[in-house]
Amino acid sequence: MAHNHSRPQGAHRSNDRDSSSRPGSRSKGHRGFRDEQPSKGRWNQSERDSRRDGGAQGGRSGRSSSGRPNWTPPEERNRDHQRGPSFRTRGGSHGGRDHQGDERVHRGERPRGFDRARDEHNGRGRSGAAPDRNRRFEDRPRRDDRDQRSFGDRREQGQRRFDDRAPRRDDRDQRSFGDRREQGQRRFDDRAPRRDDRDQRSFGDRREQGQRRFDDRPRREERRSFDEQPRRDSTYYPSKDSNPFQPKDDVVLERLEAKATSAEDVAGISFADLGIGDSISRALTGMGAVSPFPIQAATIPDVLAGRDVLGRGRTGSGKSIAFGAPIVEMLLRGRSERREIGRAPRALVLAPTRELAQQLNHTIMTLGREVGVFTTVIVGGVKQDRQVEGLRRGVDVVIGTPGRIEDLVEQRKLNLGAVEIAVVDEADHMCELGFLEPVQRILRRTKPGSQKLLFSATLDAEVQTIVKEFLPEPSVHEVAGEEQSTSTIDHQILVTDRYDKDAVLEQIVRNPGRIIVFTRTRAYAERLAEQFGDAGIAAVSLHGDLTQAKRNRSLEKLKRGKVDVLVATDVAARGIHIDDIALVVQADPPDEYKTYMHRSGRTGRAGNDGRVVTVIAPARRKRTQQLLDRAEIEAPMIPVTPGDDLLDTLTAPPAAAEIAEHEPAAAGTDAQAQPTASV
DNA sequence: AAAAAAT
Repeated sequence: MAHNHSRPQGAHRSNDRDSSSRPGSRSKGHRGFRDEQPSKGRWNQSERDSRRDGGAQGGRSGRSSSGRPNWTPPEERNRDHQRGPSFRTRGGSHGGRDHQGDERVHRGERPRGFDRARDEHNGRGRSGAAPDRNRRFEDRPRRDDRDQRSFGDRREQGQRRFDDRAPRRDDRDQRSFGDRREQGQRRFDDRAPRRDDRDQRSFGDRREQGQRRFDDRPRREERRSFDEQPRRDSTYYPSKDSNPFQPKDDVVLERLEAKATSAEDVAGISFADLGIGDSISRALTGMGAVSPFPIQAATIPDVLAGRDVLGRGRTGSGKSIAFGAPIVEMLLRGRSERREIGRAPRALVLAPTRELAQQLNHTIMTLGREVGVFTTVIVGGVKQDRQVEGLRRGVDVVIGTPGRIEDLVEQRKLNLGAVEIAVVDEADHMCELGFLEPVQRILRRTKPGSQKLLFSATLDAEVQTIVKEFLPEPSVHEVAGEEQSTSTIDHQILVTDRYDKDAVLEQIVRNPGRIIVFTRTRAYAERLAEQFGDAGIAAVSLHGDLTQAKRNRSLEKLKRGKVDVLVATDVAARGIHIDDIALVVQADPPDEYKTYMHRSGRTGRAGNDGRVVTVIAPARRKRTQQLLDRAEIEAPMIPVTPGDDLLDTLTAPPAAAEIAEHEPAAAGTDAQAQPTASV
């Protein structure tokens, strides 16, 4: 209701005065501009509701009032899965990171059985010639079909996944890593700096560029020597090509070669089948995870087997449970009789933001308490006393952010020496400059030889530094068919003059429904939230300049429906789950396509439609198109000016015609892709 | 530019 105040326009703003005194601000679209027409007043709740009902979707059901709409743990809502994957998958050839979406599950493309997974690990780089992979760039057909495909093509071809590159054979279950490599499959350490030209490169190309081939030597040795190779880090700024405005970081890195598991592979499987005990299974059911999602079915057995695991799945594909449940199970199995006071934690989970750490703690705590496995959050921004007290009493799992964890370790208040399983969530992000070193130092404090798990929706070669040091023989998993084409998220790029931007944004957030607005800077987030508030739209901000208490409060207000608009920096881009976000607005376009994907992933969850609009200036069109290409997202560029009707219907359900057109296809896809969509 | 410790 906060947002319902409807105030007569213009009555409250000090700049009304300004607008009258300064011609410049009278133009339509100016922030201070106040249209005379009374009709453009704010929608009040009933107006919104009626308008929306007319639209079909029926209101923001679920959310508001109750405070806790059908909450399901963040990433675990199934439905998200449904949507699919992105197209991205660039057929393999791209490096993809792809992902995009983090959240969805994918469709059923042909997955490879997840049991094959195990076999795969056992494989070892073997030597032997590799026919195809030796091809040189010049030799290969300039562009094979895959390079030329457009999104549409891809779709028609039934989504190509990276593994399509290899001959699909029935015996694929027997392939070992080595086999795959020979077929030109990429491994994460094969990564080469890839940029927009990635679609044109083949594996062979890469190798010719000095990348070593894995079959030249045993795998471990290969890894070691690879270090000696000149290699670019993500932070390496290539001198050529770079448009000063082009973020150098936004390079598409190699996708990690992984075993893909699809929904159909896991049909009929239960958590118990995967090795999760009854108590934990019941807890999972209680949180809405009735049966395992693909990423869970794929990684849980390996985690329970003590293997190091790399897991990639869209947000909402169930990654937190994919590592949370087996961690609890493992701790339970290896637990000593008594839970000693002050016992050192045996599991550690690292996350990039405090909010995400808290969310993960909520999930793991819920699973753990059923069986007496205790967790605690160790994050900055709050007094350490309570955290230290918790540690003193003894916990089994520590979940937190790097800074405070390291701080407590140095104070000798936290001993990581007994950590047997360490998880790095949003791993690719945690391997970026600024995060990497603390993460490395922390992991080095864990028990030697301890198990390591890396998860992210955009897991890519950026994690190689960590992998090389801490995950000797990892098993790599991903969910099949997470192509962008199957996403239920609608993307639009709104092109507007810079001077009209704030007015456009204000008009956008007047739409009914929960909206998250992303900005590049804290100051802009703050300013926009204030502007919206001045305009009578209840909005809160979330960024690093706020106290942790305020951050928590803002997030809570949005979750509980106290406000419908959250203006945040990228602190909220990853991992955070909030039900029913109708629209994600990018007030500033992201510099990296991965950021685009993570921000977008805040909506379109749980099988709902979602929309993402990115506001850009005309001059940014080209760069934005490049970013979309990297993400393999198709989005129309629409010129807009304040007052355009389009801006008033961004959270409205799709037009009837559109629904009719999409319904059948969507249903088919879902059925196939989501056997687990139960929940 | 943002995030991540606290003082």
